[in-house]
Amino acid sequence: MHSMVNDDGTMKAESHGTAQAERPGAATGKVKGRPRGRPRSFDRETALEKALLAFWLHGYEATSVSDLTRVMDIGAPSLYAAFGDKRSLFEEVVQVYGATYGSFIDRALAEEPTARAAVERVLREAAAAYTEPGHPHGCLVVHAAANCSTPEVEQSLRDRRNADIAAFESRIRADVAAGALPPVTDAAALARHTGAMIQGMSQQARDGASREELEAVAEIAMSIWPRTGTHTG
Amino acid sequence: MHSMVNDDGTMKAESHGTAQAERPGAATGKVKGRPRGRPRSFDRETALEKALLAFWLHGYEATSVSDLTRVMDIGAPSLYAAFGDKRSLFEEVVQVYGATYGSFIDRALAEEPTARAAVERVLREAAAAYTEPGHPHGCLVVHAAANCSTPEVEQSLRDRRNADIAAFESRIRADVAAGALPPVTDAAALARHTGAMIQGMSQQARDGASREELEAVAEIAMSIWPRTGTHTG
DNA sequence: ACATTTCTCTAGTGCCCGCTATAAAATGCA
DNA sequence: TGCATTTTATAGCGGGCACTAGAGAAATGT
Repeated sequence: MHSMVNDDGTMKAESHGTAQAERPGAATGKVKGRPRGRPRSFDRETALEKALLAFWLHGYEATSVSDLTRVMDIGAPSLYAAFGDKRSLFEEVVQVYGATYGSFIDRALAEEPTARAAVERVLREAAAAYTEPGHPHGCLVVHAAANCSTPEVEQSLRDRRNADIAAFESRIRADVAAGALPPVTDAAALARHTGAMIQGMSQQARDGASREELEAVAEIAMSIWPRTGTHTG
Repeated sequence: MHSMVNDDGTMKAESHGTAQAERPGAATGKVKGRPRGRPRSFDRETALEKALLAFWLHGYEATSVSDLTRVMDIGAPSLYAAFGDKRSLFEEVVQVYGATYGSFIDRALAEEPTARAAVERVLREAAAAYTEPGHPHGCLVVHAAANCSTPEVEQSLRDRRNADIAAFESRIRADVAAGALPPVTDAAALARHTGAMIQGMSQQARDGASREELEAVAEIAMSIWPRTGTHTG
């Protein structure tokens, strides 16, 4: 019972492709032609984006499968065939979110020359991203699994939040080592302060704060950093 | 149907006393002796505190009535008779929370001589309160109605959060008017920054930050304020 | 043509949700 | 001892939840 191997010894397909490599006949060697059976009647990426917006707006728990099938405009069996269960769909949504709406953090850390510049850019871009029209306000990773009765889901987003703070900390440590920040700098506390600012700004965005208001908050928050270079007071 | 008046013309009791004045025979003039019928078999305040802890830990939506009756150790009909419905119980819980665990904000604003001292005390006490053993971490008002599918409940806590920020702002404005802060001070932004810090620290507490870590964050956050008095930096 | 594969549609499954009807139990008052 | 009043425990209401069985529909292969 319940095996992954069929009666004839072949493997079961596990069709719902986990995000990328949407079934180009990988194992068989075939690459070109259409799959085999009846083609899907909806665009998977489009449906995924609709699911993303629903989860972003209402959170994991409060978004029912019935809500999802309505906004994705597909039937429940199609959803389960294409994405697995609700939790798998959410995990895929989080992955897509991190690679698109949430990518500004990694990008700033990678591209800016100093930790301070990276954090300044992160806070400024957060103010814009969290209040952008056309999608829900705030950060999905911060809010979508709050008060979740599935502990694994809540923990998975918690891990993402703490990973961002760890990334801030290591970036700050690098600057301290390079002499761009004073040796007495408390990198962990500075990183956690940055994380708290981002999460607080996200909550503020959900509570109605405008982009300009969040930018003012970000500017105030940046005044904790040691002064370097020019400045207009 | 569904009237507040019984067949004999008398009024229905609507017994579940809304928080205070637990039925001392108000209308009849009687004050001393026991009510009339079968006495309640549980302590209302104790049960309310248990409900508070459950809502604090899991949030409004994820705490089911079945959860509540279990932790309060009463049957569902007793819960409904004593507290109304789930939403009324939650509102009463929020009120109790604000008068106890959450009262440190109002107290600091009322007792400290300056806005800066008040905010400093608020942040320091938040670091302690949000990580205190014996109850869930973080702030109930910040988290318990996140992703709530009952908009009124979500809005009611949002209003409380924004009211706190408004209180910060007016306290800061008072200091500006009194000359304790520079005239160019952006009171709204400073207040919102404080709100974001509190909410961010609350999220950090939920994500596992310790009291010491939050105190370090609070200390960093306080460095945005114009320097007054002595300082060892 | 015909079997094979895969997706879609209908219509559910069992479970838990918030909530309540009912009657028994426990009190005060006559 | 009744009788009125209130709370209790039992048991269940309709409804929404995540999820799926089964049959038909639409593409492929040979």
